[in-house]
Amino acid sequence: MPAPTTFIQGELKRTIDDRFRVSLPPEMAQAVTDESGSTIVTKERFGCLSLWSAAEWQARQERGVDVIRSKIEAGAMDQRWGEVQRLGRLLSTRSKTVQLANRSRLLIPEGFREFLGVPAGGEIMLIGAVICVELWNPATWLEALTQDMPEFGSLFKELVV
Amino acid sequence: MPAPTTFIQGELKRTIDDRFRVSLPPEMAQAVTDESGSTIVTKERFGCLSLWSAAEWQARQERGVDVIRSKIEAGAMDQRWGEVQRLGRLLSTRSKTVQLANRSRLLIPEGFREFLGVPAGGEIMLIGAVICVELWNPATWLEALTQDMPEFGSLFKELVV
DNA sequence: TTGAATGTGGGTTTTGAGCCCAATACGATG
DNA sequence: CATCGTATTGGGCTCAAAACCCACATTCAA
Repeated sequence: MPAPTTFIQGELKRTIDDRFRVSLPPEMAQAVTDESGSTIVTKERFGCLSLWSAAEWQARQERGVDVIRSKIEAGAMDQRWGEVQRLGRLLSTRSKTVQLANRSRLLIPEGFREFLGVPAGGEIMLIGAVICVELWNPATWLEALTQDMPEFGSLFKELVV
Repeated sequence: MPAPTTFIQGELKRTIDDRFRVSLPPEMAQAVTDESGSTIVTKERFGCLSLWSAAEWQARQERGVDVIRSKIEAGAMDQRWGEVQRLGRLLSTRSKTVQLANRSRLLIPEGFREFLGVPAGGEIMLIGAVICVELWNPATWLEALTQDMPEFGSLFKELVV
């Protein structure tokens, strides 16, 4: 997998327009778009979506998917179709490939809107999470913050040291 | 068995028309149709039907049947004729061969409609589950998701490793 | 044979995504 | 302080696809 090209950072508020479009600041847009112009949207947890450069994401995920594909071809899955089916189902809901209009505006796809839980015209938080960009429902963001913030110190130490 | 030609993916909402027809997006339709134009519909669990390329389905099923046949021949089933018979019954009610109109429109067969539990004019979720396409009653889908999603990580690991 | 119910094949309408452009806000710079 | 460039937002237009609707064919039963 190619190492992330940039360290995505920043926190800002944006509004979703009536057509469920969000404009991303140029740095973020650029960071989550690959050469072919594709971006991956994934459901993270209720109230939070994340954006990834398609190339990077696929590198990560396709490695796994390729393994499964070759196992299927080799017949190694014959006893486990049910599980393959179940995993496939989850893969399908979890992520979707999109293109940003004008290389900067995201249309939140059907199915991800309810998950984010922000109505048309509502506000969201845009968070740079180093390796991806996250879209948060402001209420969920606040919760997560108050809950995670106390751990910041120890987490920082843990990852740095 | 022929390996699946494509990795069926995607999640979308569709409505059933007043005659219990659903139009499938081209990729999905193509993926569940074999050269002779046949598709298999199966009852998966209440609130869920699935679609398979007929050729693949039959290949898979025959393999299972072969196992049973050889067990029968070996005398391993002598005490279990009742069960074999019951299995046979289930196999025949469980699935049905259909043709998609215009290579894309599915008529949900009589007997499968109640099983899906969506009325004419209602909505369904179409899910790509890698090796098949599933039709879900939206309510059931939501339940299944909230239940299965947490297992995603471990399931993924299990199948990939 | 006829009529109702069901399947089938178009047509039309409507919705929404993609694309583009205009108006505004904002910031930087001379 | 004026001006220019860039970012953001809103809206209009177009096209494709989904939903809806109707007309015809087929089947089955009375």
